[in-house]
Amino acid sequence: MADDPVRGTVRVRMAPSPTGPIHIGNVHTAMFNWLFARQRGGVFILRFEDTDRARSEARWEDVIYSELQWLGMDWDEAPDRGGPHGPYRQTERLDTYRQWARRLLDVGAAYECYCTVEELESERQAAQQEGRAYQYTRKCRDLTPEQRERRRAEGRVPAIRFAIPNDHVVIVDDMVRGRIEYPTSAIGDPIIVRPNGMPLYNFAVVVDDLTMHVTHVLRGEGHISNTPLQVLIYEALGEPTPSFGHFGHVTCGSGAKFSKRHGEGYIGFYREMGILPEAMFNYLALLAWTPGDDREILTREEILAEFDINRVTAAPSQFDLQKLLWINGHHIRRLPHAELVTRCLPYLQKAGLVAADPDEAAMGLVKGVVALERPRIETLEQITGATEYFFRDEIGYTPKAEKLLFGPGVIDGLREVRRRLAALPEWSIVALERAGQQLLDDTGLQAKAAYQPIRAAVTGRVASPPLFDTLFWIGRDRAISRLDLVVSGRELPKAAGAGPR
RNA sequence: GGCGCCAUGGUCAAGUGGUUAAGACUCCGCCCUUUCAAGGCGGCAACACGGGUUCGAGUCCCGUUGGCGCUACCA
Repeated sequence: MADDPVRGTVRVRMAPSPTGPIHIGNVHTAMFNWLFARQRGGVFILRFEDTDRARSEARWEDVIYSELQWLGMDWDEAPDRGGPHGPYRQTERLDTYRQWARRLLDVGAAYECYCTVEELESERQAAQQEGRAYQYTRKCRDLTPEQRERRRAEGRVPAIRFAIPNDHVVIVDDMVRGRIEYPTSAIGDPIIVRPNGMPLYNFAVVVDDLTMHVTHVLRGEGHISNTPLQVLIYEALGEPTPSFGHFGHVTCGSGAKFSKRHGEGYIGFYREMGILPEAMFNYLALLAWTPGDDREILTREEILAEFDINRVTAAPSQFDLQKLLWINGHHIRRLPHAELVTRCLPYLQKAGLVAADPDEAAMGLVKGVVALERPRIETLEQITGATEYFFRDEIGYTPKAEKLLFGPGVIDGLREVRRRLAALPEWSIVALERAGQQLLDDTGLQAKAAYQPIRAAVTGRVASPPLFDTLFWIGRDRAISRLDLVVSGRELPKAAGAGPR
C-alpha cells in the first residue's frame, strides 16, 4: 500500500531546530516517522526550523544528518538534497509565510495588531496582580482602517495575530491517543508574524506542512497543546488537515528532561562507547512499541516489517542504559566475526594497543582475541580493557590477582609451570591443554587450584577467557616472562584502572 | 492559576470486562563450568488513591493525587 486511500502518497517529516546536539527523544520520533514512511512507500522529509537565528548553527544540521545515517535511516527531501517542495529551511521560506499570512488577512482570519511589547507586558502584569489568567484583550481585532492608519502614522509597525473563533471545541483524532478535545476559549489570539516579518512557530509549521503536502504529523507529546491552534489555521486557510499522532517523550537520566547538552541524552555518547547502531535501533523501537509477542532482539528489517503505529503506547518512557547494553551484547554476538573485528579495530587502535596499519600477524592476534571476548563484552569499547594484556609487554596486577599469587605454595607451583611451558615442544592450544591435564595428573590438584594462579600470573587478573586459549594468544615469551616476574618475588605493578577483574 | 496529555514491579512493557496480572532488563539463588562471561532453571517485585457502572473492573465513567506539556513578538 504505497498510497493513502484518500490523500495519496504518505508524506511525513522530521522538523528539528538545529540548536544543539540532537536529543535521543527526537531520534526516537524521527525513527517512528521513518518506519511509517518506509513501510508505506512514503516520503520522509527533513526540514530545519531555524527561525531562532541566534541559536541555530549549520554544524547541528550536520550532526542530525550523521546521526540518522548512523542508524541507517535515509531521507527523501531535505536541504542537502533538495526536493520538489523546498526550500527546507524556514529562514529561506520567508516569502511563503508572507503570502499565506496575506491570505489569512484577506479572509479576515487574521488581523494587524499595533500593540507594543511594553503595552502587552503591562497588561500581562495587571492580569497577574488581579490573579486572573492573562489572555490578549483582542483590542486590535476590530480596528477601523482609520484607526490603523493613525497608528501607522505614530510609527508603529504591526504584528499579525490569528483570530481564534469563539466558543468552539477543536476535536483532534490522534493516531496514538484517540480523541482529544480542546476548547478555543483557552487560546488567546496568538501572534503569527512578528513586525519584522519573521513567522512564529505555530504558523510556520502549518505553512510548511501544508505546502510540503505532509499527510501525517507524527511528533512528541509536547506539541499536543499546539495542535488545536494549528488545526484552526488549516481550517481558516481552507486547506486539508493532516492526521496527527503524538508520541510520549523519551526521557534520559535522572529526571533531567531536556538536557540537550552532552551526556546521556546525546546519541553520539552511545556511539562512542561502542553501542552498535543496530542495537540502538532495536532498543529505541522497543520504547513505546512492541512487536506484539515476546521477542526483544530484532533486526532493522524485522522492525520495519512489523512496526505498527496502532501498537504504539501514549505513555512517556525512560531510557535505560542497562537494557540497551544487554541488547547490544546480543547484537555483538550475532555479528559475523569478521565484521565484529572490523568494528572493534578502531577502539583498539585508539587505545594504542594496535598500530594504525597492522600487519598480518597483528591482525591475526586481533581476530583471535576478539573471538575470545565476543561472548563477554557488552560494548565495542570494552574490547580494549578486556584484551590489553594480549597486546602489551608490561601488565598490571589487580588486588585480587595479587592476593591469589601470595597464597601458600603458589610460587613454587608457578615455578614448575614455568619450567613445563618453556619445555613445551609446540605452542598450540591442544598442546597447552595436554600439558594442563598432565599438571593435574602429576600434582593431584583440582583444576581451579592449579589454573587460577596461572591465570593471575599471566593476565594480572582473576578472570579471563578459558586459560589455554588465553595462554596461546599471550604467546610463550610473554607468558614466561610474566611468570618469571611473579616467581622472582619482586613487587608487581598495579593495574591501572580499578578494573574488577 | 487555566487548559491538555499521561498513570501496570526500580526500568521497558503485555493486557482492549472474567487471567494464578505475561515477558524482558536489573538484582538474588541454583545448574553448567578451570575463572569470568554466555546459556539453562528458579526467586524478589506492580494494576497511584477514592467513588461509581456492572453478576464481575488493571480494563468503562467521575473525582483526587502525581508527572509532563501549553498558556511568548521560543521552537
